[in-house]
Amino acid sequence: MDCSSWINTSLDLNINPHRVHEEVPKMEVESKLFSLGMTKFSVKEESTDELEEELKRVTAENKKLVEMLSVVCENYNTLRSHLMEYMKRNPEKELSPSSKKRKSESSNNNNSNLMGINNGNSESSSTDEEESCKKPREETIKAKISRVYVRTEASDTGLIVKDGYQWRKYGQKVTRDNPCPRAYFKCSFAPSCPVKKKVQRSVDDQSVLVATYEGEHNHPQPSRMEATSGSGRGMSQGSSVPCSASLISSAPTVVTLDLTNSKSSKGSKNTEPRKDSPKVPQNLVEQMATSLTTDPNFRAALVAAISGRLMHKN
DNA sequence: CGTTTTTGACCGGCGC
DNA sequence: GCGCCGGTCAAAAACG
Repeated sequence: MDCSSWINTSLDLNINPHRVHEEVPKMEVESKLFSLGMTKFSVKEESTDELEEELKRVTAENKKLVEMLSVVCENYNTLRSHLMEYMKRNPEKELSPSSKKRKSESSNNNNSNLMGINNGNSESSSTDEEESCKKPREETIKAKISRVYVRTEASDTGLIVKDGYQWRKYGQKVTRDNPCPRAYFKCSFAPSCPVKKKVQRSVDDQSVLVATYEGEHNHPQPSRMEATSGSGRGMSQGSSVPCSASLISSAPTVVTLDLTNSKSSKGSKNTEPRKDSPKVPQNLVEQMATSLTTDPNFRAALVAAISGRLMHKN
């Protein structure tokens, strides 16, 4: 109940390095605030000036962040309109005839598929813009299909994709077009949750796992901490305090298909997520930020994390 | 001992 | 109609 406890609502979001202005690294501010809070009773009035100063700086920073956010949103809208234009010009790509399931699937594999791209985010941002930007067609109606590429350690031979949910493996099969076995998972909340996923190593790059999701979860993520695609077998849901760190801990390894890259780089091979990207392209960063900030699930998780923090401290 | 994973069998859709 | 193929089932094995 002491006021030192509720100040720090940090989500460990690693808001980060070469960011806006180096004058006030966020963590520094936080730690200052925190320590000020801790030493509150001993420091007294002389600290209020400092506090006000910090407050001003934080406010200014906040303002700048808001501006950045709006810029990012604008960029996103621009990109989206470009994409819509592109999809209009190439309608047959995404409207693959529903009769040829197998053909279309195998071709999707080689060709960073538009549907997969679109739905790649659907796992996390399934709501608002989908209705507007994608017209529901026959094959997408029955179950949302999204594809996610995940880079793994070269030594890692398992078919485990960490995505925050618990999965139960119900089958494995070697398919014709890929010597690596394909694993079939059901959400561990089945049958109440109809989601399934298939995980298979990429033919081209065996260190890349291709996870194909079918359907949407009708429940929140049980626990991000131990969601290791079936290996985390605890009945841990409900007990966990939302773990904000995992929001980023899983992020770097999961690579959803990138709309802009696949579209804009015309001559180059844009079919696979590339492993070695020593520096992350700026637009990719912005895109990721945008998808996070516009993602209702992320917001919900954020709210839960914050309230979890507050509850925990109290 | 209960739960999860493994794996061969089975089923249904599709192409020929 | 037949064979191929992907997906699912379910008994057995493995695991904690």
